[in-house]
Amino acid sequence: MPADVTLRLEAYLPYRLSVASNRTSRWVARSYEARFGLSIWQWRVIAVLGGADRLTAQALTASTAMDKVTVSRAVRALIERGLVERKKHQSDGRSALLALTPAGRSVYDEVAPVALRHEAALLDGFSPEEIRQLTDLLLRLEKRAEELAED
Amino acid sequence: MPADVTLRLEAYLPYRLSVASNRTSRWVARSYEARFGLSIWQWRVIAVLGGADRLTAQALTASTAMDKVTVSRAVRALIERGLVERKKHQSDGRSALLALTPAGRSVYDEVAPVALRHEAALLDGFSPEEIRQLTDLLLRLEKRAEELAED
DNA sequence: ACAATTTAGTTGCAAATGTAACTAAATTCC
DNA sequence: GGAATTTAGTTACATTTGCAACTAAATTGT
Repeated sequence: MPADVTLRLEAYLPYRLSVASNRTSRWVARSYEARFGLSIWQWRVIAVLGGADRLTAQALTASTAMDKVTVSRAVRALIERGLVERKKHQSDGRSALLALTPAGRSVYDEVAPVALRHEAALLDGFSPEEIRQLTDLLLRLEKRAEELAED
Repeated sequence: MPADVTLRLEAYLPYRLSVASNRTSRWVARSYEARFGLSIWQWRVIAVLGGADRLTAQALTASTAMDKVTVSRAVRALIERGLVERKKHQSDGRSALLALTPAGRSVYDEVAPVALRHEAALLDGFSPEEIRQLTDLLLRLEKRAEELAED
């Protein structure tokens, strides 16, 4: 059976998705690394903590789509740099509450606009409707992939 | 400046893209690994070689969006498994021509339909028009990210 | 024609990653 | 109320990755 007639890598969706994602995250990652010395994961943690008050690591893993080991490592590095602080959680001795320190907050205030400019630069040339569609399609795809992975 | 008002990670496009891509490629990768013992990169090389006659590693890097080190490693593993063969390139002593062996061809014939089923499963629930849009939007995004990375 | 540069591909090494095993606290369920 | 299980988070280890340095062949420029 001539499978090569129907399978073309360049039109294969998981491939396109991977290329698009790798290119954009590499670009974005380099910028965070160069300007702020932050890895993508550290940046994600900061982004979420910046919009919340204090969260457990567990809550961070849920809202960053990172796994708990990755969160743990990112948080440790951020604590070492003095950008995040850890406070005892009084009702649960296993977990601690995490929050930005003032230094962390000021990094956040500096990084967030840069992040938004990145996004704007990337989406320059896309109409609002297209952006809406893209986001929607990606969300549906994520959900689908998650369902499929369960089996 | 209250950056937290405007930056929400869950609506941040590079993040959505990364989550969507990681979920789908993780799912797909596990399947290739489990069924055929192929990494994503090995599979890409096979996919491209399956649709071509014989290519240099250079041509492979161009059409798989992998870098030359990754291609080199994938090709080496495939040669060791007897799925790919390397022939002298008579006009250029630096590079060699790569092609699927019969064994490689038969793996290709087996994997390609699985890959297409994966894609179909993933895209179940998407209309043809949506699929077209998604592919188009991803391609534009890739191109944009590449341009931006150059500076 | 030959020195300098570019291109193809590989190798080595440091850093990042994923997985599994682990500790400790909380919860469940007799 | 106490054993068994689940949950939070960290650590250890093996694998993968990414980058820079390298070899060797081809190309360029003089």
